[in-house]
Amino acid sequence: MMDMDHEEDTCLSLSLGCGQPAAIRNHHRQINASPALSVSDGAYNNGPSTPAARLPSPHDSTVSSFSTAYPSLKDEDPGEEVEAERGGSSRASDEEEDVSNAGKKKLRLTKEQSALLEDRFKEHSTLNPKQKQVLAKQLNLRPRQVEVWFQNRRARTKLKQTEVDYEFLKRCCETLTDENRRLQKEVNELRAMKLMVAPPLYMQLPAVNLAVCPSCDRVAGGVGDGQGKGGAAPFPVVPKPRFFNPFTHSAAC
DNA sequence: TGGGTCAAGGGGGAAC
DNA sequence: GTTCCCCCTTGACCCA
Repeated sequence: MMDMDHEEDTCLSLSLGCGQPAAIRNHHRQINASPALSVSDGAYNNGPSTPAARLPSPHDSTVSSFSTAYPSLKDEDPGEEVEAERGGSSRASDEEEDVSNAGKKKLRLTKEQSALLEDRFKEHSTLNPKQKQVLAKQLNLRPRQVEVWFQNRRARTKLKQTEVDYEFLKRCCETLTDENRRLQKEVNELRAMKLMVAPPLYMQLPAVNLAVCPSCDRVAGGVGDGQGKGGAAPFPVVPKPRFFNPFTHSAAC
Protein backbone atom coordinates (compact mmCIF):
# COMPACT_ATOMS: atom_id res chain seq x y z
CA MET A 1 0.00 0.00 0.00
CA MET A 2 0.92 3.64 0.21
CA ASP A 3 4.36 4.25 1.66
CA MET A 4 3.42 7.38 3.43
CA ASP A 5 0.60 5.64 5.18
CA HIS A 6 3.10 3.57 7.02
CA GLU A 7 4.62 6.57 8.59
CA GLU A 8 4.30 7.09 12.26
CA ASP A 9 0.81 8.06 13.17
CA THR A 10 1.35 11.49 14.54
CA CYS A 11 -0.46 12.38 17.66
CA LEU A 12 -1.86 15.81 17.27
CA SER A 13 -3.52 15.90 20.58
CA LEU A 14 -0.21 17.06 21.99
CA SER A 15 -0.33 20.70 22.68
CA LEU A 16 2.00 23.35 21.45
CA GLY A 17 2.23 26.77 22.88
CA CYS A 18 0.91 28.48 19.82
CA GLY A 19 -1.82 25.93 19.30
CA GLN A 20 -2.39 23.41 16.62
CA PRO A 21 -3.32 24.32 13.06
CA ALA A 22 -7.03 23.90 12.67
CA ALA A 23 -6.64 22.24 9.30
CA ILE A 24 -4.53 19.53 10.85
CA ARG A 25 -7.07 18.91 13.54
CA ASN A 26 -9.92 18.77 11.12
CA HIS A 27 -8.30 16.44 8.67
CA HIS A 28 -6.08 14.33 10.81
CA ARG A 29 -8.12 11.19 10.61
CA GLN A 30 -9.04 11.72 7.04
CA ILE A 31 -5.54 10.98 5.91
CA ASN A 32 -5.00 7.95 8.00
CA ALA A 33 -8.20 6.45 6.82
CA SER A 34 -7.49 6.87 3.17
CA PRO A 35 -8.74 4.03 1.00
CA ALA A 36 -5.32 2.53 0.82
CA LEU A 37 -5.24 2.24 4.54
CA SER A 38 -8.69 1.04 5.17
CA VAL A 39 -9.27 -1.47 2.49
CA SER A 40 -10.28 -3.88 5.15
CA ASP A 41 -12.79 -1.45 6.44
CA GLY A 42 -16.14 -3.00 5.92
CA ALA A 43 -17.55 0.41 5.36
CA TYR A 44 -15.26 0.91 2.49
CA ASN A 45 -17.20 -0.49 -0.33
CA ASN A 46 -18.18 -4.04 -0.86
CA GLY A 47 -15.97 -6.59 0.76
CA PRO A 48 -14.01 -9.17 -1.19
CA SER A 49 -16.90 -11.55 -0.91
CA THR A 50 -19.12 -9.32 -2.95
CA PRO A 51 -19.24 -9.32 -6.70
CA ALA A 52 -18.28 -5.69 -6.72
CA ALA A 53 -14.88 -6.60 -5.35
CA ARG A 54 -13.86 -7.73 -8.79
CA LEU A 55 -11.99 -5.31 -10.96
CA PRO A 56 -14.80 -3.92 -13.00
CA SER A 57 -15.08 -4.59 -16.64
CA PRO A 58 -16.69 -2.10 -18.98
CA HIS A 59 -19.83 -4.18 -18.87
CA ASP A 60 -19.82 -4.83 -15.18
CA SER A 61 -23.02 -3.64 -13.61
CA THR A 62 -21.57 -3.69 -10.10
CA VAL A 63 -18.58 -1.47 -10.60
CA SER A 64 -19.43 0.57 -7.58
CA SER A 65 -22.39 1.53 -5.54
CA PHE A 66 -22.47 4.68 -7.60
CA SER A 67 -22.65 2.83 -10.86
CA THR A 68 -25.11 0.45 -9.38
CA ALA A 69 -27.23 3.33 -8.38
CA TYR A 70 -26.91 4.88 -11.80
CA PRO A 71 -27.24 2.28 -14.47
CA SER A 72 -27.00 5.02 -17.06
CA LEU A 73 -23.34 5.42 -16.21
CA LYS A 74 -22.29 1.86 -16.78
CA ASP A 75 -23.93 1.83 -20.16
CA GLU A 76 -22.40 5.09 -21.11
CA ASP A 77 -20.63 4.97 -24.41
CA PRO A 78 -16.93 5.60 -23.74
CA GLY A 79 -16.88 7.74 -26.80
CA GLU A 80 -19.47 9.94 -25.25
CA GLU A 81 -17.35 10.16 -22.14
CA VAL A 82 -14.44 11.34 -24.16
CA GLU A 83 -16.62 13.81 -25.93
CA ALA A 84 -18.06 15.06 -22.69
CA GLU A 85 -14.60 15.55 -21.32
CA ARG A 86 -13.30 17.15 -24.43
CA GLY A 87 -16.13 19.43 -25.26
CA GLY A 88 -16.50 22.23 -22.75
CA SER A 89 -15.93 21.84 -19.09
CA SER A 90 -15.97 18.34 -17.71
CA ARG A 91 -17.80 19.79 -14.77
CA ALA A 92 -20.58 20.94 -16.97
CA SER A 93 -20.98 17.47 -18.41
CA ASP A 94 -21.14 16.03 -14.95
CA GLU A 95 -23.72 18.51 -13.93
CA GLU A 96 -25.88 17.34 -16.75
CA GLU A 97 -25.45 13.78 -15.63
CA ASP A 98 -26.18 14.69 -12.08
CA VAL A 99 -29.39 16.35 -13.03
CA SER A 100 -30.54 13.10 -14.51
CA ASN A 101 -29.36 11.32 -11.40
CA ALA A 102 -31.20 13.43 -8.88
CA GLY A 103 -31.40 11.84 -5.48
CA LYS A 104 -27.94 10.45 -5.99
CA LYS A 105 -26.20 7.94 -3.81
CA LYS A 106 -22.63 8.33 -2.77
CA LEU A 107 -20.02 6.63 -4.87
CA ARG A 108 -17.82 4.15 -3.09
CA LEU A 109 -14.89 2.96 -5.11
CA THR A 110 -14.13 -0.72 -4.97
CA LYS A 111 -10.94 -1.95 -3.39
CA GLU A 112 -9.58 -2.77 -6.79
CA GLN A 113 -10.40 0.65 -8.13
CA SER A 114 -8.75 2.28 -5.16
CA ALA A 115 -5.73 0.02 -5.44
CA LEU A 116 -5.23 0.81 -9.09
CA LEU A 117 -5.68 4.51 -8.46
CA GLU A 118 -3.14 4.28 -5.66
CA ASP A 119 -0.70 2.53 -7.96
CA ARG A 120 -1.08 5.24 -10.56
CA PHE A 121 -0.75 7.89 -7.92
CA LYS A 122 2.53 6.39 -6.77
CA GLU A 123 3.82 6.73 -10.29
CA HIS A 124 2.52 10.24 -10.85
CA SER A 125 0.55 12.41 -8.51
CA THR A 126 -0.99 14.17 -11.49
CA LEU A 127 -2.52 12.91 -14.70
CA ASN A 128 -2.48 14.32 -18.16
CA PRO A 129 -5.75 14.15 -20.09
CA LYS A 130 -4.68 11.05 -21.97
CA GLN A 131 -3.71 9.17 -18.83
CA LYS A 132 -6.94 10.25 -17.23
CA GLN A 133 -8.95 8.90 -20.11
CA VAL A 134 -7.14 5.59 -20.12
CA LEU A 135 -7.41 5.16 -16.39
CA ALA A 136 -11.05 6.10 -16.38
CA LYS A 137 -11.75 3.55 -19.05
CA GLN A 138 -9.77 0.96 -17.17
CA LEU A 139 -11.75 1.59 -14.03
CA ASN A 140 -15.05 2.11 -15.76
CA LEU A 141 -15.29 5.51 -14.18
CA ARG A 142 -15.82 8.90 -15.66
CA PRO A 143 -12.65 10.93 -16.25
CA ARG A 144 -13.99 13.52 -13.90
CA GLN A 145 -14.20 10.91 -11.15
CA VAL A 146 -10.59 9.96 -11.71
CA GLU A 147 -9.65 13.61 -11.68
CA VAL A 148 -11.51 14.18 -8.42
CA TRP A 149 -9.91 11.15 -6.85
CA PHE A 150 -6.47 12.48 -7.69
CA GLN A 151 -7.33 15.89 -6.35
CA ASN A 152 -8.54 14.45 -3.08
CA ARG A 153 -5.57 12.15 -2.92
CA ARG A 154 -3.15 15.04 -3.37
CA ALA A 155 -4.96 16.88 -0.63
CA ARG A 156 -4.56 13.91 1.69
CA THR A 157 -0.87 13.67 0.86
CA LYS A 158 -0.37 17.34 1.51
CA LEU A 159 -2.20 17.11 4.78
CA LYS A 160 -0.09 14.18 5.83
CA GLN A 161 3.03 16.16 5.03
CA THR A 162 1.67 19.07 7.03
CA GLU A 163 1.29 16.76 9.97
CA VAL A 164 4.85 15.57 9.62
CA ASP A 165 6.11 19.15 9.34
CA TYR A 166 4.06 20.12 12.34
CA GLU A 167 5.56 17.34 14.42
CA PHE A 168 9.05 18.27 13.31
CA LEU A 169 8.57 21.93 14.18
CA LYS A 170 7.02 20.98 17.47
CA ARG A 171 10.08 18.96 18.34
CA CYS A 172 12.31 21.87 17.28
CA CYS A 173 10.32 24.14 19.52
CA GLU A 174 10.63 21.78 22.44
CA THR A 175 14.36 21.41 21.91
CA LEU A 176 14.87 25.15 21.74
CA THR A 177 12.74 25.71 24.79
CA ASP A 178 14.86 23.26 26.71
CA GLU A 179 18.06 24.84 25.51
CA ASN A 180 16.78 28.29 26.27
CA ARG A 181 15.94 27.19 29.78
CA ARG A 182 19.35 25.66 30.20
CA LEU A 183 21.14 28.75 28.93
CA GLN A 184 19.03 30.99 31.12
CA LYS A 185 20.05 28.93 34.08
CA GLU A 186 23.68 29.17 33.04
CA VAL A 187 23.40 32.95 32.77
CA ASN A 188 21.96 33.16 36.23
CA GLU A 189 24.75 31.02 37.60
CA LEU A 190 27.39 33.16 35.93
CA ARG A 191 25.79 36.30 37.28
CA ALA A 192 25.85 34.85 40.73
CA MET A 193 29.51 33.94 40.37
CA LYS A 194 30.30 37.40 39.09
CA LEU A 195 28.97 38.97 42.27
CA MET A 196 31.26 36.82 44.35
CA VAL A 197 34.55 37.69 42.67
CA ALA A 198 36.41 41.01 42.36
CA PRO A 199 35.60 43.07 39.30
CA PRO A 200 38.01 42.42 36.45
CA LEU A 201 40.59 44.95 35.38
CA TYR A 202 38.72 46.26 32.40
CA MET A 203 35.83 47.16 34.62
CA GLN A 204 38.14 49.40 36.60
CA LEU A 205 38.99 51.50 33.56
CA PRO A 206 37.40 54.92 33.19
CA ALA A 207 33.93 54.79 31.75
CA VAL A 208 33.58 55.54 28.06
CA ASN A 209 30.68 56.70 26.00
CA LEU A 210 29.39 53.76 24.09
CA ALA A 211 26.54 53.87 21.67
CA VAL A 212 24.77 51.15 19.76
CA CYS A 213 24.04 51.80 16.14
CA PRO A 214 20.30 51.26 15.70
CA SER A 215 20.72 49.92 12.18
CA CYS A 216 23.46 47.41 12.64
CA ASP A 217 23.56 47.01 16.41
CA ARG A 218 27.30 47.54 16.46
CA VAL A 219 28.83 49.21 19.43
CA ALA A 220 30.35 52.49 18.40
CA GLY A 221 31.70 55.72 19.71
CA GLY A 222 33.99 56.51 22.61
CA VAL A 223 37.46 55.15 22.89
CA GLY A 224 38.19 52.01 21.02
CA ASP A 225 35.25 51.77 18.69
CA GLY A 226 37.64 50.43 16.14
CA GLN A 227 37.16 53.39 13.86
CA GLY A 228 38.65 56.27 15.69
CA LYS A 229 42.26 57.36 15.57
CA GLY A 230 44.50 54.57 16.69
CA GLY A 231 41.54 53.03 18.32
CA ALA A 232 41.69 49.31 18.42
CA ALA A 233 38.64 47.92 20.11
CA PRO A 234 39.38 46.52 23.56
CA PHE A 235 37.25 43.55 22.63
CA PRO A 236 35.78 42.30 19.37
CA VAL A 237 32.64 44.02 18.25
CA VAL A 238 30.21 41.40 17.05
CA PRO A 239 26.90 42.27 15.46
CA LYS A 240 23.92 40.78 17.17
CA PRO A 241 22.31 37.96 15.27
CA ARG A 242 19.21 39.18 13.48
CA PHE A 243 17.57 35.87 12.87
CA PHE A 244 16.92 32.99 15.08
CA ASN A 245 17.32 29.71 13.31
CA PRO A 246 15.35 26.96 15.00
CA PHE A 247 16.86 24.33 12.73
CA THR A 248 20.34 24.61 14.11
CA HIS A 249 19.08 23.44 17.44
CA SER A 250 21.21 26.03 19.09
CA ALA A 251 20.19 29.26 20.64
CA ALA A 252 23.68 30.51 19.96
CA CYS A 253 23.02 30.78 16.25
C1' DT B 1 -27.20 9.32 16.91
C1' DG B 2 -22.93 11.83 16.59
C1' DG B 3 -18.67 11.71 14.53
C1' DG B 4 -15.49 10.08 10.97
C1' DT B 5 -14.66 9.23 6.10
C1' DC B 6 -14.59 10.40 1.41
C1' DA B 7 -16.58 11.44 -3.31
C1' DA B 8 -18.10 15.37 -5.20
C1' DG B 9 -19.56 20.49 -5.62
C1' DG B 10 -18.09 24.94 -6.36
C1' DG B 11 -15.24 29.24 -5.91
C1' DG B 12 -11.08 31.29 -7.22
C1' DG B 13 -6.44 31.69 -9.16
C1' DA B 14 -2.89 30.55 -12.69
C1' DA B 15 -1.49 29.35 -17.22
C1' DC B 16 -2.43 29.12 -22.00
C1' DG C 1 -12.64 31.60 -22.56
C1' DT C 2 -10.96 27.08 -21.22
C1' DT C 3 -8.66 23.96 -18.41
C1' DC C 4 -6.40 22.53 -14.46
C1' DC C 5 -5.46 22.78 -9.81
C1' DC C 6 -6.06 24.01 -4.89
C1' DC C 7 -8.94 24.76 -1.24
C1' DC C 8 -12.97 24.53 1.51
C1' DT C 9 -17.32 22.65 2.03
C1' DT C 10 -21.24 19.48 1.54
C1' DG C 11 -23.75 15.44 2.02
C1' DA C 12 -24.13 10.30 1.79
C1' DC C 13 -22.64 6.58 4.18
C1' DC C 14 -20.86 3.79 7.93
C1' DC C 15 -19.92 2.47 12.66
C1' DA C 16 -19.41 2.47 17.76
